[in-house]
Amino acid sequence: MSEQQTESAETDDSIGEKLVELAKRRGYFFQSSGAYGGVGGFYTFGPQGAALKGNVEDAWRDRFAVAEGNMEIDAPTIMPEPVFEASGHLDGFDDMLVECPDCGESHRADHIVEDNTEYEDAESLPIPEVEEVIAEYELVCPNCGAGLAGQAVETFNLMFGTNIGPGDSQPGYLRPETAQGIFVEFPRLKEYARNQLPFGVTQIGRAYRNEISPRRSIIRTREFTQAELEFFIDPETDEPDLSAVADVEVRLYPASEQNVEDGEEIRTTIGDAVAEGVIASPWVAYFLGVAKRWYDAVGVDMDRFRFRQHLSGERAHYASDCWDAEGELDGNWIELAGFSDRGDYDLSKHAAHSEDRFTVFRQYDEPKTVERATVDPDMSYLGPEFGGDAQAVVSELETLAERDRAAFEGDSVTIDLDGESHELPTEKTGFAVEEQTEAGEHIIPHVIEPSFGVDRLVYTVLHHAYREDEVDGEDRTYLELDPEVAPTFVGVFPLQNDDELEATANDIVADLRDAGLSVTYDDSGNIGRRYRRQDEVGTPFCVTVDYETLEEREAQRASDTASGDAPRAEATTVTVRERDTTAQKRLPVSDLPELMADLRAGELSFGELDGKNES
RNA sequence: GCGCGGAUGGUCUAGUGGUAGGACCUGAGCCUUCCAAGCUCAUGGCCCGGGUUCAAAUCCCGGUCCGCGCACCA
Repeated sequence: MSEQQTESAETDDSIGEKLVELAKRRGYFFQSSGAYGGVGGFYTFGPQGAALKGNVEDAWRDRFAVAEGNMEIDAPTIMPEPVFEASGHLDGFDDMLVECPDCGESHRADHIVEDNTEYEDAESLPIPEVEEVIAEYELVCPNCGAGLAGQAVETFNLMFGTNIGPGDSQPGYLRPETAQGIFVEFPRLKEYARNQLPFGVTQIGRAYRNEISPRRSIIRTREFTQAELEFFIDPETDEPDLSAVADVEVRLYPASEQNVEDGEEIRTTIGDAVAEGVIASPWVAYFLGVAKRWYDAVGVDMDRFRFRQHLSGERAHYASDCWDAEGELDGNWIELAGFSDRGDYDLSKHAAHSEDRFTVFRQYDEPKTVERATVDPDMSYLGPEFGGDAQAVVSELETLAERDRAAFEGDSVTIDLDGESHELPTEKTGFAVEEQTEAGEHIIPHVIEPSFGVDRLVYTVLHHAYREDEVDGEDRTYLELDPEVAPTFVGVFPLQNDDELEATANDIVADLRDAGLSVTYDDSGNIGRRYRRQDEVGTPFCVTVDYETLEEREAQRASDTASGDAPRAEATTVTVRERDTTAQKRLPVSDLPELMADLRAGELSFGELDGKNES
């Protein structure tokens, strides 16, 4: 996670400040446990925020799981220690820091020791010993030269630890990324994919990092939601369908440009970027293209969006290449997602540390015939002859057969066992050279990982949607949220306090809710106040029932009665107001559920509505 | 974890060693035929813990939290 400073942040009341205030007041998000003084780095999403976040997650699921044909899982947030020994998180989680008493700078104690003594793996030393070494060698602060002897060496645990079950016999950790929950289950997941590469597994869930200093409200917290896709490929044969995203235009900020002065972002297309080698991995490029379109659809401002390649020193321990999606907020670029080529790092690690197989069988186009030297030792001979060493002799024979067939040409074979030579008759080894057919081989898939930060995205969507304008000489604040993600979709109001208006409005509320829409009803104060209230939470549309609605209904009933038909109420209309323009149209009540559902799905825009203009 | 600056109703804020006022919001009522109008009433607050003092929201110390910088960021 990195936040880069670009131009100086806007000074007077940044949007961020105003947004945090609005978020608190209107129920988007606020600090948790406020009644107990609050706790750093934890936020609660309020009613609007939870709905918005849920909509964003649904949109992500639609795009990255459903539309891509990937499978979604939901793994535990706590996993036992060996998982993180394998993943490499445990090694790096225990940073030893020592602080200079003079200049206050913090340094990695293990690095200072390694740089200035003959110790090579200071990280594995216990803390008291590191402190002793610092005193013994009179090590000094690399920054100002002050002596560090006597300074306490402290550790930072970036993973939250806990104990599974009673006692402390089984330590566990809250996952620092959702990814491990997928990797650990790979042996079973590959079965569900019928052992066919490529396939992808997604997960939306919480991850935890005990950050030293959480910052900037919801941007950097200790508990956050990730939406991750682990896409497993055969690195030699699988290729993405780049044609689907070749024409997607992107702003790229490659490492090569970041490393030079006056380096510039490149505006190009995914197709060209791959062709010109700017993006090395076609798979990463594919997901960058998909992601760009998706970010645009959920409301990230594409003028404040780019992809930035990680510098080599910036990459995680597992990644061979990584691009971040970044959004600009008040002049700062913040990371919204990372797209890593993790290679076979994770699956290899879990294969080495666990009992399970993390490979997939790759069938050859045609079976290969290979000549293979094998042994089939006569154990009734080896047993009595070598006793407990018999098994070691067998494995020694096996490797020898593969390595050096000539060794079996004579009447006896010589093997090496713990530095001692032993001779045994060739006939007892069962040596043979056979032709075998191989249908394929077991390979460790490579992993392409698009990893999205959901909370940061929610914040960015809100930030980019923040608008201030003037309506009839009055200031107005509104959130120009995309209808697809807006937490409340439509507000329904009676124009005034009037029993009939209210009853009709309530009927409309019920109809719209039946259509699956998120509806709010409001009859307080005057109509303008209610519009502004909905503007501020970003509700795209408001429906107002007025006296014309009631008159139309009376007229309709009268004509129905006169013509002998059963009374109907279908010809009545209401005004529908659009948030962004405050424009109004009169639309038939009976059409509302369908029209509103289409507006929400993005299949229709307000401008296309065929209604009588009111404003 | 360090440094600097902060913390007063839901939100934004004024304020003094004698326990607090405003604006907006919210609720009730009146009024109101489409964009934060007006009138009446009401709810609601000094971050936490110590200390100094007759008296602390105010001064001091510690803590928590927030913002910024440093460091960290799998």
